[in-house]
Amino acid sequence: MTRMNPGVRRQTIVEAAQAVATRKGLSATTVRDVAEEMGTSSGLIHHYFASMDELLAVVFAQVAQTDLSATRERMDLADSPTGKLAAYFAAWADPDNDETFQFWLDAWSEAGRNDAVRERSRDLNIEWQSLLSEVIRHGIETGEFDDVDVEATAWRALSLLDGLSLQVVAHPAVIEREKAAKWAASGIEKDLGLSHGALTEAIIPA
Amino acid sequence: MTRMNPGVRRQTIVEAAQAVATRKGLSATTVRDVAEEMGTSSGLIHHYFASMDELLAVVFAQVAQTDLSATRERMDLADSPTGKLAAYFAAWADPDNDETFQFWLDAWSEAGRNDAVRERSRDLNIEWQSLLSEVIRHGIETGEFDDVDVEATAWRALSLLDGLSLQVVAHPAVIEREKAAKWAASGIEKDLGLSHGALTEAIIPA
DNA sequence: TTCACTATTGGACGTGCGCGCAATAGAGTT
DNA sequence: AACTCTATTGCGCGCACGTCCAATAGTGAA
Repeated sequence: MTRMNPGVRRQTIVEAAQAVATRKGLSATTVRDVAEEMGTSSGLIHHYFASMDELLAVVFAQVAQTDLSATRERMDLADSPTGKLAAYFAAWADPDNDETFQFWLDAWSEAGRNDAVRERSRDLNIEWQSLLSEVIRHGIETGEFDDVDVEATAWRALSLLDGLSLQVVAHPAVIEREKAAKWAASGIEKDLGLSHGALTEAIIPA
Repeated sequence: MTRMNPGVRRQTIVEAAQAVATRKGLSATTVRDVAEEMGTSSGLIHHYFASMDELLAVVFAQVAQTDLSATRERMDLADSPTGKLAAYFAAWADPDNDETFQFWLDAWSEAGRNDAVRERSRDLNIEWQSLLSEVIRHGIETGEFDDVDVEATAWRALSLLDGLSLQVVAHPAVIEREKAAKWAASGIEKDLGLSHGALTEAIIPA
């Protein structure tokens, strides 16, 4: 196959692995799968990654980090806490996230047995919760939100969204996507003392 | 090894497989693992189960069904909707459930790629949600709960509990168990218009 | 054009997997 | 005590896995 410079090839491998893992699951992704996806030999992969575990860890980290960064950027476009929260919510509700969420399901399952995955998953979850905590704290300061328990409310919102995504992604057609979004919005609005629709009307274009 | 009658041996195999799967995860459980756990030869397993997939499906079904039945029984001990909901909540909060919940994490991860697992997981999730729907509907009739959207509130409660369990089980020490329980109770009480503490004070002994 | 460097190849190696099967042994019946 | 039935054994088969390594081939510098 065409010879590439190391940086490009490394990223090519990660992307090929991501594509395979999206189809088959992280733990079921093999060296030979990734090589075939790239159209190269399998030996090449170990020229860039010491082990398959290392490659899969990089794939998960990159997928999750990309998602988190994208959400941060959408939130930055809004000024008010309500607007930022609506941006967070809109990013969550985006159907494009289903593939990413499958990675989360895989990670949570693996976390019980794989130390590296557990730490990465845990740290990223905490970052997501912090994102919510900050905006909630800010909203309380401006008076847009009720004076709620910040930590509790942030974990509740994150857990509610995770739990609903789980149903939508793992069991398609059990809950229609629009209903899940509506129910999530109502719950979070109520928890923060926002008026009905506050979270879905203050939409920031993607 | 000692010769057993078929019914007993079959159940022995399922229990051994469950023990292994609890340690290593459903998808990482092998024929040889289960045989070693029982102290028998590996060939024996295929005398009772046509394939390893079939055995693992039975294990998951049994674990999940046992959990659901136990919760139903605890709820039946209470009379009022609030009492039943408190029983449901207490069953959820029981630390013994952590092992079972790991099976759920495995199942949700597998559901995306394995049709049999997805269907079983989906059906059981719907049963859990129905359990909540019934008690909420009943509570609205008696006037104990606000006149909420039953379907929405039941899915929100289930998702909130799943999302919080996920953090407790997959990332130990990120959320203390007691806090998760407190936050879950507050959220559900608020959603149903119950007074603070209604869900945790009406405790039915296990 | 030559040369050094290294990206890439392709297959070998050992391991562990699900599964199948002929041989063995224990329990119940006659 | 002889016999039948089948629970149980223990190993072999083919396959897929991660890893490794000597051989090959492109590319940029001299």
